[in-house]
Amino acid sequence: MTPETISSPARTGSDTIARILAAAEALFAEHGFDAASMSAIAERAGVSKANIFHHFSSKNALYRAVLRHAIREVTRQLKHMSSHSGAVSADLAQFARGHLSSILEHDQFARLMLREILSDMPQERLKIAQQVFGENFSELVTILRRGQESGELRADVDPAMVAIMLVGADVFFFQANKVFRHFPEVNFADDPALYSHQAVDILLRGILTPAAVKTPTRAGNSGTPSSAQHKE
Amino acid sequence: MTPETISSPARTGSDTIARILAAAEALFAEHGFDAASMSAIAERAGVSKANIFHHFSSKNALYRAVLRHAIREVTRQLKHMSSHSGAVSADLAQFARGHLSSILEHDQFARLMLREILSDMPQERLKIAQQVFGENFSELVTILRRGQESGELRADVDPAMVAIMLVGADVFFFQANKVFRHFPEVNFADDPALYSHQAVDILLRGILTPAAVKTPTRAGNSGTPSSAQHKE
DNA sequence: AATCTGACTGACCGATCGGTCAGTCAGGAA
DNA sequence: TTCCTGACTGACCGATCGGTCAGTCAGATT
Repeated sequence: MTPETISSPARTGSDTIARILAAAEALFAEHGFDAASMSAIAERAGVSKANIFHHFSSKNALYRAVLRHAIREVTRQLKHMSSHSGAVSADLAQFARGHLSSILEHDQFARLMLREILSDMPQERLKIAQQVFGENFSELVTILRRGQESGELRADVDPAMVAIMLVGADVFFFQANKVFRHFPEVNFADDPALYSHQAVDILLRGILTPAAVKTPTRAGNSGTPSSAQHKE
Repeated sequence: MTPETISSPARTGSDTIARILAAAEALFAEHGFDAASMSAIAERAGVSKANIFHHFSSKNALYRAVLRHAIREVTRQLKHMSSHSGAVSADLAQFARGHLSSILEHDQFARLMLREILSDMPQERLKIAQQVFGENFSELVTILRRGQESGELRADVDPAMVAIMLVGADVFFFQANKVFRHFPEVNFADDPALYSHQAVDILLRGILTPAAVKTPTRAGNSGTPSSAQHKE
């Protein structure tokens, strides 16, 4: 019994490992790594706690396996929905819709990743987060760069900045929904399609009235001369 | 002058509570509620574990006290920086800058709130989150509504939607910074002032080239089959 | 002086934590 | 049949968890 990297392919008809992974993903996402106990995972998976340690060498190994498994599922689906038509505005809208619905569909995985980010990741997991996040990000930046080259988009905006704002809007919708959904001003809490449509519309056209749009004020702070430097 | 002045000032026990709260806030923010042990908090605060239970009836009570204390500090500072000048675009820029630097300054509290949101809050804490978040949100919506009434802003955009995007951009900058800071496309990771300035600029003017901006197509599909031609 | 009060502590509690171990059991190979 | 392998389990381990308790001590009150 060598307790070292026991992860054999599920040759037998037993779906034990899959059930363990599913239970662990759910509990890790719901309560976090520390608060999710191996006993609770075992009970939810319908196996004994010792059985989990038979398939996974430690709680950390189980957690890593959960991350790996979830990432494989997400990236597999991600390949499906990347098809750039031609008009950048259309691609952008399609990306926003797909990205947000992908987050909402894999809400357990999304919560897992957000919990990761809030903790001090041991660099090994930081790479995982950067990989998952970076795939969406690079694709989005590519779309935006293409729009700039074709002249459809302003050349004086940072594509990375726009990408962050769009991805951030989706992530924020997901994680803060239950906070702002009861605000009287909010009417899009139950309509992610409406949300992403409005987000793209604002990003594309801005919120100023067309007549009031001026030429770019380059890198100048309009008004307040206070430096507003923040320490550390 | 005399070295005993350091250890002696514990006359009134009130200093102890402050040290406990500070240690608890730091550890709760860093590791989460469950992973932060009372022993660790006691050690960091320089008191015995039993002493914490003398001042706080339970771990949950301590956590609630930490939230209450942090909220009081944040809201106290929030009152300082609300001064609407006149131009909506200037107010928006000022708000974005102040909001982001406020998050970065109280990063422990921000992490605490984000952890809260990711868990199933017991409604009592949900109200706290809604209160803290709602104060910024309402102020921002007010600014935007005023801009619409004055005609400076488009009337066909949802002020709540814009507010969510701006707040979400700030929150996302805070929480995802260490993930996207190593992306080659990103150059604003260390410059929150640049970030908020660019965010407001994009929200105000959009990313389309001014020539390509059309009149608002109400509720219609934005999939422009035309354009994409090289113009300038 | 005697008394009281409250901040404070070391030792301790039962429960639960992650993890181990000896062993049971089914099925494939010999 | 016998043997072996690997999935699987109940019982158990030391460590740590949140929380308790008897008691010490300083300072204010009487």
